[in-house]
Amino acid sequence: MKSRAPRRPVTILDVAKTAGVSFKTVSRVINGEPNVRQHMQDKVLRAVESLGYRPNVSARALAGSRSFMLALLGTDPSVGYMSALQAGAAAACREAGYHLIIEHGSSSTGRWPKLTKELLATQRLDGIILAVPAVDDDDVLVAIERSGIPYVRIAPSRNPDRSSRVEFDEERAAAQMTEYLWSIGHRHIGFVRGFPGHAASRLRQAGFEGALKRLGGEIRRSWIASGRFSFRSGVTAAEAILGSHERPTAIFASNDDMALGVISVATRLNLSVPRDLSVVGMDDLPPATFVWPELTTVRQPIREMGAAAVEILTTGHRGIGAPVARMLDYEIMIRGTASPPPQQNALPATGQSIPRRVRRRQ
Amino acid sequence: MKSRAPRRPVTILDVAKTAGVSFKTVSRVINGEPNVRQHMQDKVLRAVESLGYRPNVSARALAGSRSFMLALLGTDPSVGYMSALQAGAAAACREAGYHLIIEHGSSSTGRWPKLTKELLATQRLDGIILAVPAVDDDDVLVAIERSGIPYVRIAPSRNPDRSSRVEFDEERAAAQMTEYLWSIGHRHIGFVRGFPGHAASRLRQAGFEGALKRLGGEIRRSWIASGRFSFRSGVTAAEAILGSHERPTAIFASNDDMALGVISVATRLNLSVPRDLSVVGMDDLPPATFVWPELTTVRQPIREMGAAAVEILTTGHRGIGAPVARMLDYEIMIRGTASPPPQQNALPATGQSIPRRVRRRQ
DNA sequence: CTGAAAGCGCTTACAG
DNA sequence: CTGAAAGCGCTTACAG
Repeated sequence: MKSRAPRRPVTILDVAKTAGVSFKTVSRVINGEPNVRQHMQDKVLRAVESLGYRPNVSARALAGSRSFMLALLGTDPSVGYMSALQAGAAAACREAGYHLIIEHGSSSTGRWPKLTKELLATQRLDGIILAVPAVDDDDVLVAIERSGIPYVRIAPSRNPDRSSRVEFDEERAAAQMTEYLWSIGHRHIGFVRGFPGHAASRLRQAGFEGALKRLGGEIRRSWIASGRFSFRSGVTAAEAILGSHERPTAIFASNDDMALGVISVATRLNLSVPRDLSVVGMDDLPPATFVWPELTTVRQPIREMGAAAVEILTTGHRGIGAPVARMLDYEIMIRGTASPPPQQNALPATGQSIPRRVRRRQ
Repeated sequence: MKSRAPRRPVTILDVAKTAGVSFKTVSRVINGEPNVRQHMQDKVLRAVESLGYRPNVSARALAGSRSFMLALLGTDPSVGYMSALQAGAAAACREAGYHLIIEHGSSSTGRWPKLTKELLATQRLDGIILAVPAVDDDDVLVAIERSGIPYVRIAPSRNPDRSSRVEFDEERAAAQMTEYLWSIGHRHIGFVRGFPGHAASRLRQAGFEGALKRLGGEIRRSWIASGRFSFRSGVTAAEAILGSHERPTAIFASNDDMALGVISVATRLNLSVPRDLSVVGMDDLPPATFVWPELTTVRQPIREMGAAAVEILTTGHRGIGAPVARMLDYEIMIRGTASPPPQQNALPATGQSIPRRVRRRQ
């Protein structure tokens, strides 16, 4: 930089001059419109690069039919969930030249339709990303559909094809965690259910029970307790499960917060984790490191889901047309809260080594 | 609404026609410029109200020198801190017709200057809000100052008058929490320090020690341990404090995450909280409810601080000119993890009632 | 396949 | 104290 004068930002006109084309051609290239010869496109791209051109979002929004503004609506089901979702979405937005408006909202589910309508009235949005609980609120869906704005649901409970969606295979992930516990010797495994009505709750339980059935294990009702994805509900659930005469050697809580509740009860009962009781969770959000040893859990691809939702809304047909579905990876995070059960009352330990990390790609 | 056709949004021209003034006058009123007669102003305001007019942000940004875009830079010092700060800032932004860009960033402190410069280069911002650790990074401050964009620091460590700032009285809050422990009978109180270098760490410790001195209590070095605001560091600190021959009857951890670490160690040592050991924290973020009974702590006005920062940047001189300082309220949240010590080895219980909540306004 | 014209909804100087 | 003109940086039809 030679001058210290406030640089005038480079505009489409500068790019056009440098590339030796009309500014309209530049606009076409920027917007990925068809009907531009390769030759011209190259020239434009080179000029964009050398000038460091970035289109002015305000001008595009004002002139065009797009606002380059996306909204994310939802509330934390687990501590840190929305933060992660948002981090992924925000990064993808910046990449694509979009801005993200965030509506963390209260958990009082009844307010979502009102909030959505207000947002729709005051902001011109190019797309909406829906997470729990808004994702399952029919009034919210209807309001958005009436507005005609494309939207993507994160892990919806019902009507999968009603809109584009992003999810991961909660059932297989839960099944695989169950298989892991089985593989290290557990035959008596308890389970803590999630928030009633959330798709995740149903799917995770189905994964757990399905795996146990396939493996020939026992599903004991007194070892399955209800929770609400909160620490406190994990406490209550653990008290129920560990209060029974016969207790399991492992408990699979269907999220991290509840797993921490289980561990807290175990500790209070003088059960050392994992020596006396293995405890595993699901999510791998910050609370997973709120215990020592750290929690063995399933890493849910939350950031990636946020990014994928943005991609659907900003590329190709931008969420218009046939719904798109994206299924993302998860990962079993083997850490410190699960180990072989105290008495090997099941299979003798095999020579089979336990991988440090079990990965699954799809 | 009579028609189902897509409503054309109401513009400044519509307001002008309805109010019977020129659109320029409307613009003046909207922007709070001087030199508009009360009479005209009323007419305009009435028209704005009845039409539900909302100025088009893109048009304002394009035509004017403002972008109506603010950025918030920082990383969680405690789980949920940035979420709360952001929630407060986002709400205030929406109120004021601004948008908020969030840069949660990694905690790897070295990346902040680069990130800031990139943001400055690609976005035209009207203001920047700095939280830890960016708030104490001199390279970040220099880069922003060079750009001329106004900024507000949240709880800065040094050079208070270098910029506008928002804070709360960490020292008095910590002192008051100490006084509370004293008031219910504790005379042997341990303390866990926060992240080295954060202003909050120093101030909270100063508050603790100052209060104890004023009350004539003993500050025992072996009961003061270092932490880093993380759960894990709380564990280590508690092991040091509770491992000593004589242990305190209460431990004041200078944030919630560390308080949880302390509680976890206490439980492992078969110390019931609060029966055998009282534990209190500071922040009142979501982890405060990750224990049962819930944590007695200081409610830091984090959301309010986010909102206050936005106000400084969007009203009056919009952060330009002499730095502004805002000092916000805190609140002592008396919950379940602190109770009188097991043996009243100090003052006899007085008839003095303990208020459910101690408030302090300033 | 490429370009010249009009306009998006405001604000910024500049007149009066 | 109030208004008419020009322009912000793009996209949208519309020509060729």
